[in-house]
Amino acid sequence: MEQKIIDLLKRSNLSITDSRKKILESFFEEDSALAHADIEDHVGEDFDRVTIYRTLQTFVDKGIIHTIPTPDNAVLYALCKDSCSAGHHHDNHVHFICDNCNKTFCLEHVVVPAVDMPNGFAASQIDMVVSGICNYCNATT
Amino acid sequence: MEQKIIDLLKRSNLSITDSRKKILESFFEEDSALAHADIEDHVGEDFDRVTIYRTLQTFVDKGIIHTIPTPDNAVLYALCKDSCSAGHHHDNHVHFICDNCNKTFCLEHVVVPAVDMPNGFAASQIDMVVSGICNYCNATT
DNA sequence: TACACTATTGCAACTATGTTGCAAAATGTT
DNA sequence: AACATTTTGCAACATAGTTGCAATAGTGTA
Repeated sequence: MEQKIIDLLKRSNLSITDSRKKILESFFEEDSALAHADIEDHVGEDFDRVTIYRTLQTFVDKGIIHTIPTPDNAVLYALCKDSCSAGHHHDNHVHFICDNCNKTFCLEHVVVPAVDMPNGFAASQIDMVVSGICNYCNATT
Repeated sequence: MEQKIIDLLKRSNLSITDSRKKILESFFEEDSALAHADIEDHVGEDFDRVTIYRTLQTFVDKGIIHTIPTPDNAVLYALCKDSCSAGHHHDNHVHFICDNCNKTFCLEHVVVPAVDMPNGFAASQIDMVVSGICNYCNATT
């Protein structure tokens, strides 16, 4: 884990710092998307709010994580898969928010379907957020 | 216009107040979606920030307007069409954000396409936000 | 139209969220 | 180890949104 994180940081041309390691750790430990507050909870008192903001921004810039738009306008972050790199962001999968456990997941294998745009409109990016009940909640209730 | 607004308020079982009339007016005058700040600009100093927040919330509850999730997590509001009513919200159309003029539109006639969900996931609501260049900007540039 | 009842508004204070500048500390490089 | 460069923490600020409560305005009834 430690080594995986260090490698990822090196690959992204980022220096290895405690906060970056700890924050990345949060993402590897949770497979759902995280809000800024979740990360603050995870890293505890160890780092300043500002550091977390800046670190997340850095990760987004480097293509390590991506943001997820949610219907209630909370900012969520999730790990990008290998196909993402700085500048080139392949984020064409569907995001899923569970109404029961409130977790948000990247459905990596569900590609956003095409839509017919009206005349004159040119689409460059499509975000699709589905809400409902996730597989874990469906299995346990 | 005045009468149309009054009728709409009556139909929604809301009392007719100056702020509600003025705020609804903003929506009828702009055919794109509005942010809280846009509305504050439009109604000027006439009403308190808090009143605007509460009025928008009331309108959402009554199905007069709906919120639009945006990738940059700003809250936008737009008029609902007639098919929406309190509780029963038919908001299955695609939203479009223009990267050029930054306006957001409801593409009333573009229905959100179906997606195949992975096993175990049950979808109840789908939000689709497309960004690109709108018909007006494409025509003038 | 005047009255009473209810709903709405404005104010003040508060919480949460996010940003900026700058000095101190940690990192990477030689 | 020593230096140049990044990163961090602090303080202060900016914006967004919420809550309680008293004052005001709107609505139905006589």
